[in-house]
Amino acid sequence: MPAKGTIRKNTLLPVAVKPTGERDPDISSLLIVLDHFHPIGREAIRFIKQHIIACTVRKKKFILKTGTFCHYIYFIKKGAVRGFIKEGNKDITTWITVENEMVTSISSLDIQLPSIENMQAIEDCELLALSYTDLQELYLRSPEINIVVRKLLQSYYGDAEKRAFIARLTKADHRYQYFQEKHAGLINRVPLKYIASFLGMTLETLSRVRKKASQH
Amino acid sequence: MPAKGTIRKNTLLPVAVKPTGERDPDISSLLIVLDHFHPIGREAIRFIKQHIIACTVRKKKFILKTGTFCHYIYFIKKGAVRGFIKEGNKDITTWITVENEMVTSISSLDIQLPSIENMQAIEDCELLALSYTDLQELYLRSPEINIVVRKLLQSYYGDAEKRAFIARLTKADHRYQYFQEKHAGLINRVPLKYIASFLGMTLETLSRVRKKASQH
DNA sequence: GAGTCATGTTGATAATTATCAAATAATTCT
DNA sequence: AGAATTATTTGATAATTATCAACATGACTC
Repeated sequence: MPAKGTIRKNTLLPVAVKPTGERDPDISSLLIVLDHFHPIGREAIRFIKQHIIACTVRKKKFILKTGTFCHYIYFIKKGAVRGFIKEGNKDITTWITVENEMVTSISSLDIQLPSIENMQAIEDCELLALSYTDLQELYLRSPEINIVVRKLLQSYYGDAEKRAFIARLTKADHRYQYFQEKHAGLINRVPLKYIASFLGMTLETLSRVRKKASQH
Repeated sequence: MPAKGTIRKNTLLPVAVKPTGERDPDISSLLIVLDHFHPIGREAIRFIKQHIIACTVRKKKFILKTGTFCHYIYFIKKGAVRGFIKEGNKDITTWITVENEMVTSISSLDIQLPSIENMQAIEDCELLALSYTDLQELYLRSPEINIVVRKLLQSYYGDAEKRAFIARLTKADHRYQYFQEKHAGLINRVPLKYIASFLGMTLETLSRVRKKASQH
């Protein structure tokens, strides 16, 4: 147990996000994804390798809570994460993200604002975390990272638009049908309660919609 | 009338988007907005002045249609624009944007993909259009533009997230209340049918929700 | 391996919202 | 100004979905 006054490393990581302590974590999947958006230089790769922190989070644990600050951008190496906001006594799941994608609180990226949303692991996860401080440094050292992130944001903006669209479909069965088409991989993986919440309907309604869809 | 074979300038602009022909349009409002995200160099400003096209669009005319390609990024100097997708015989309005903001089809920005959404003027508008070709050139000449656009996208991504959230509120009156808080300026400006569509409810439901809200 | 907890299904009923129809009000056009 | 659109409101009814309750199922714990 650390003595009083001991400084914990990576102190800005939420308690549920546990650094593995690996010195040289495997970041190949991250590099493949980034490179797909825009080529990255050796210098940037070296910097990322040096500063990225491999972590694990257990299922159901929080990666970010409403009202707190997000200090990291995370790459999901393995597992699944959801974002949600509390509305009264129920959750509104705004996104569900799986391996090989990035998650963070956009509102925290440049100007540090407290997050309005929660981020929760919905499976045991392996994450790679890069602090915003290191990211800012990286922008300065390797300006091509601005291009990478610009393209990444373009892509994520498109995803957010799709989420905004699907939620505006007025009928529950249309929303589920659209979800089936666009997120086939999630259907037999993510608990239905999260999918129901993502689709703006109750678990019961989703259950009935699914039954009807399977019968026909 | 142009003779057969005459080449129309700015030929990629949709027909409803009419260049004014101004040689030196006032782009001060655009520069203020860009600068608010990140300082821009003199060279970039000169380039923008030289290549930007001042245009007008009449109310109800289309700036982009589903399935076509978007070749420009537009800054709204004056007026209001909405984005919407056809779903069966009804529109789903996914965003409403007014002066001093940018609009484009994000999916077209780098890789040219046909747009899934329509963009329509909901008031007579004055626009400033920069072609993607010129924007690509600008990225190369003035790399700080990558930073500007990155920050701009961060901000717009945050907006898209909010739109995805509001649409998931299960009750119509909650959605309207939230809209009132966040988009007060639009309520006495934009026709209710677009607001209803944006809020994922019928015009009649919105009318009743408004009545109830005003009574209490 | 029994018990507990989380997940998912089904049914009955109530609340919400969409649809259809008609009437007003406001705006645009000529 | 008057006609023609367009926008908004209101009412009656039908369709959809939420809520509450009970039950089934599977996973995880001790």
